[in-house]
Amino acid sequence: MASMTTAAGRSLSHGRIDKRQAILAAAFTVFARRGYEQAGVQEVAEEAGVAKPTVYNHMSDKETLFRETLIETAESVAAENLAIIDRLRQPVEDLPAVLEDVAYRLLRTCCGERSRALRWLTYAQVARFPDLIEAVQSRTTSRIRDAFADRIAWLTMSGQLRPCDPTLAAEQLLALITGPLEGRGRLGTRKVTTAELRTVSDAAVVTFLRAYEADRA
Amino acid sequence: MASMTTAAGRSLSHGRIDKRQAILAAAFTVFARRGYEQAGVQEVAEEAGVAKPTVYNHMSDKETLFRETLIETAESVAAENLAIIDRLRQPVEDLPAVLEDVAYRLLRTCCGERSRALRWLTYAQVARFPDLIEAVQSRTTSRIRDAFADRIAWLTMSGQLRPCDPTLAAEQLLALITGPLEGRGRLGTRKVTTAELRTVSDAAVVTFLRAYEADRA
Amino acid sequence: MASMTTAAGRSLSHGRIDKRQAILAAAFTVFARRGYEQAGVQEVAEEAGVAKPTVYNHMSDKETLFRETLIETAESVAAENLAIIDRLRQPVEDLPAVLEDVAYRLLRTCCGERSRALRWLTYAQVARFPDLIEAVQSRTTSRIRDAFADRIAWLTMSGQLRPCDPTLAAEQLLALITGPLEGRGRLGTRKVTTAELRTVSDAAVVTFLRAYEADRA
Amino acid sequence: MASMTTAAGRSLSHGRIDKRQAILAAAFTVFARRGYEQAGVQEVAEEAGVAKPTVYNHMSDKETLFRETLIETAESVAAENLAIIDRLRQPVEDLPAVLEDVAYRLLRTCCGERSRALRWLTYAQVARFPDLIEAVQSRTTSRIRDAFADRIAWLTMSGQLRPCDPTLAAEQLLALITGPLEGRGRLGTRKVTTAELRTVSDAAVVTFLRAYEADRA
DNA sequence: TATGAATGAGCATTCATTCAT
DNA sequence: AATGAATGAATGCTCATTCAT
Repeated sequence: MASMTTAAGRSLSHGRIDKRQAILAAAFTVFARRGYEQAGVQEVAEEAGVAKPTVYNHMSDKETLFRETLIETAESVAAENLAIIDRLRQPVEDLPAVLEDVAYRLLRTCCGERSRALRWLTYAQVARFPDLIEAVQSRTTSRIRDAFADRIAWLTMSGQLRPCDPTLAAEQLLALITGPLEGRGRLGTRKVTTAELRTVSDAAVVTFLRAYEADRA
Repeated sequence: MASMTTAAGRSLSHGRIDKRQAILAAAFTVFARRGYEQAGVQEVAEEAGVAKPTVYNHMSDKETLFRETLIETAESVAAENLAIIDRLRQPVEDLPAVLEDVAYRLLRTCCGERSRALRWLTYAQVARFPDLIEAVQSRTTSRIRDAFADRIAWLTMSGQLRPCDPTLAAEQLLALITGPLEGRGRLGTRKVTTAELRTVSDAAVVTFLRAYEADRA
Repeated sequence: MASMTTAAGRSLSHGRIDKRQAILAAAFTVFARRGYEQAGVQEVAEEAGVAKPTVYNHMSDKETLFRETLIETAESVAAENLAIIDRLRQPVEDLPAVLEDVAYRLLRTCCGERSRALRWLTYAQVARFPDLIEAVQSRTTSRIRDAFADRIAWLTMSGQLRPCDPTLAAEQLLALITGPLEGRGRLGTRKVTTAELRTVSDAAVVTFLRAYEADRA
Repeated sequence: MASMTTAAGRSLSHGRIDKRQAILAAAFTVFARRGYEQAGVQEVAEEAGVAKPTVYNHMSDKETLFRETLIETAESVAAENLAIIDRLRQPVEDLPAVLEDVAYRLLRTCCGERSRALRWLTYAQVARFPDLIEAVQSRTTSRIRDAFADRIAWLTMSGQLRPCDPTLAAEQLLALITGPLEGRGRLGTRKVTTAELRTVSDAAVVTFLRAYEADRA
């Protein structure tokens, strides 16, 4: 046990895990670079600094490698997004301001490398692995939507938002935030400026609040 | 359905074109079934009822075949959508009702086979053919958004909508219409009921109008 | 008959022959450029300014096309060479001088485009068309060797050369003339200067005469 | 024949090399049988008793496979020829007899399977791989010629041959030896008898010596 | 007769996957 | 556990050759 605290000890006792992580990380890099079919197990192995059969020792299949990679990335991306939404758990004074902040940071995350790669890698394999969509979405979009719905429900109960179906409202808010950029960013093909992000996220919040804010009358 | 030529005339003078169309149609079917990489030119040929080299006689490359197929589908899908939006050119009495109708039909089209396949086929090849995104979006999303923006501008001028940035408003309307289904339909992996379509499209219009309708005061 | 004398008449009545010649010429050009396997019937057709099936109308096969082309070229190259050797039919005063002239001109011809192409095209297909070697050599090398042997026999009878086997002598003379350049010219890969040609042909004649000239004693 | 390692040692430490050699040998066999274009990598693999990808693991390309095969064969053929010429390094008593022996054995080697195949395979690809001619000739013809030239220079210095340009003399000797058979053997298409070989090589030496032997006066 | 279009057969090359070490 | 080497299967593409006009 004592030996597990030394650096050497870590790499010895956690060697497998470390190597597994290295392989998953390398896999995501390569898949994101080339796409599923175009990515070679060879290239993944090289990126991870191991030999090809080693990859197979850890992951039985190229398919399994892909699945695990996507799931893991999905978890990590979701965590990032949920952390942002969690801001709404604190008591909210200035709702528009807080929402705009949340929306902006959410949007920025969704446009990040990992999020985008995760999305198109998943979409790209509808035909081959249709269930992956569900596996990934249930870990990301759905969870984020539900988190939002929870916050919206609270805000409704506290009288800051008008009564509504929280899930649908959450879906619409997310759509307002991320939708307009889908077209503008062309999946990362075109650089989107920070100003553009701000414009879109602000507008999303404005529209959302106009539709959902409780009457102040 | 369109029969501008006699049967003989078609097969005589448009024989090439017919075969080209047959190949493009077959290609779309196969690409939609398997994805770009997984689709074999062989299979496309069989689907089109011709021999493999015939495909190469019409399209120099598998890549070219893919591009042409996507472009053509994009045009046709866009036309369908634009026709729906064109409904708004006529004088509008009951704006909510008309919008709901337009939104519903748009949504149904966007969830159709062709639209969905077109979208994911395009997305799936960002890495390989980054320019295809632009080529397809400029023919579809952008055009549809602009058409909507035009209608919105007119509705604003006629006092039915409040002053706004028509393009942004159009983007938001489209997002409200199509966004929520992205998650629910899982890119066609799950069947979406007509009722669900109606719910989503109606909700989209409600939210949009709350945010954008001119004050009736 | 009268119409056959006009230009139009020729191209009308000899149209087939003209076209056949054009095809054969084009074929030789293309074969010489690419080699048998690499040459496409398409390319031959283009070079001849006709459509592919037209080539097949005149020559049943790619193989036939090749054979005819080579045979025809062989005839024409042989004629050129034989004409040079014919110089030795006239009474010879200064044997060394005349031989050197013949040798030089022979060598220059053998290094020409057509000769070289003919040789390597033939050699290159030993495996596929072994009989072509015989067909071509009997029209070229053998005939040239025999012509030389005839002259040598005459020169022997006139006392200018010592008694010998004329055929073997002819073979050796040809070897002395063309052999050394085989290595130097690398089949046309390297340019050979006129001076080099002269050196080699002169040396060939010197050696030949030293070995075969009748003793002047 | 060369057994510098134990059988076990060979298969253990030189396993790769063995397989590489097997592939090269098989490649030469197949190329010699079919020619470059007609030879299939498949067939090479079968001949070598390995799978197709194994061939590609050792040689990146069909082209590379061809080049390496030719180069290796060139080296081996050259070695054979040089060993024969080396006989002339020993003090020579009866020059004609020794030369006739060398000439005969040289001629026999040059008419052998490997030599002939090497030559025509090289020639056959002038158009595609022009540099191969130089690569092969510099390893074979040039080296043999130079070796001969060296011997001739020594024989001149020892007074057995008359002063001359040794390189040109060597070229002529080689031409006299190999030239006449070029026509007779038709590149291996026709079987050449031992007697014919002897006739030609003897005649070559006679002619060469008549032209180059030092005057005994 | 000349041709545009269509086709069947073939081939190099790549890659996920598995042994033997 | 890790790897070098080997393999089976699959696919894009080309080309000689033939119909239908």
